[in-house]
Amino acid sequence: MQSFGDYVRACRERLREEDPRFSVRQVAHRIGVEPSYLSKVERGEVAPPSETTIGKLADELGEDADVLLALAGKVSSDLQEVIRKRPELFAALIRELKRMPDKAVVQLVREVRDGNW
Amino acid sequence: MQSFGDYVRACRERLREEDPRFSVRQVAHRIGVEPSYLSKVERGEVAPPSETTIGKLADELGEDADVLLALAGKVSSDLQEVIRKRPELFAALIRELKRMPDKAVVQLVREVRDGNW
DNA sequence: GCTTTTGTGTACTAGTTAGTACATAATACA
DNA sequence: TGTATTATGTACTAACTAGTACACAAAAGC
Repeated sequence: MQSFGDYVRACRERLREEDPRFSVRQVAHRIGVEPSYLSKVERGEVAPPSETTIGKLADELGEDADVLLALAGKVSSDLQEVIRKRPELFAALIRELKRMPDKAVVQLVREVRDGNW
Repeated sequence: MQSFGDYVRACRERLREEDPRFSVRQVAHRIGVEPSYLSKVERGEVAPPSETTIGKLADELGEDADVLLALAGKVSSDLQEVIRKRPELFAALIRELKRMPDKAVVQLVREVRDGNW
């Protein structure tokens, strides 16, 4: 599967085709990190950044922060908070979701979103 | 809400009423940590242990590891893996779940478990 | 052609995590 | 009553996280 770094680099390069302000250096400067660090992150030389930095990066690139966080193997603290509030319930939900086939999860999400479950 | 430490201590003390082998010392020894460390964990003097140690503790106390992990403010790497595989879908599901009232979540979990959604 | 901007290599680090090691005082038990 | 076991206080730490700081060679732009 696509790594965090590859995904970020692809997004940034795509934006750069229309706007030269999306260089490693300038994006790094806008999100508040060193250019060499962002370069290493994009090439997967170091682990993905902190949740805070991923948030700024998502914002800057116009991407969904939850998607970037997931690619980084993290779960947003928002979600962690939701889970932490009802441990047993989520333990049950998680166990079911782990067993469910892909198609079932897709359908579940859709139905929850549409409110017809 | 009940903290991780309080919960663990309550579980352990309950077991201890019927079996003196559930002292801080002996439990600590069986899960492979120092007694002083487990003591501090139970009293909330230090942050909850690593996922690995929480797993052993759950096992030892006959508790659900996902519940203990949730109380520790963590999400199991199992769940993280599930989420990482379908980032956008889970982003959507999470956003809905954040808005749902308690009763709705309870019902959703039950219906998912029973397979009638 | 030269100045500016670029991406990346190398070297370093403050703060955090997840504990250990040992001492000591209270408690249980035989 | 003495010995064993207990919980906890104090002091320390290896490894990891999430970066910084700066130098340098290549490429772009005017």
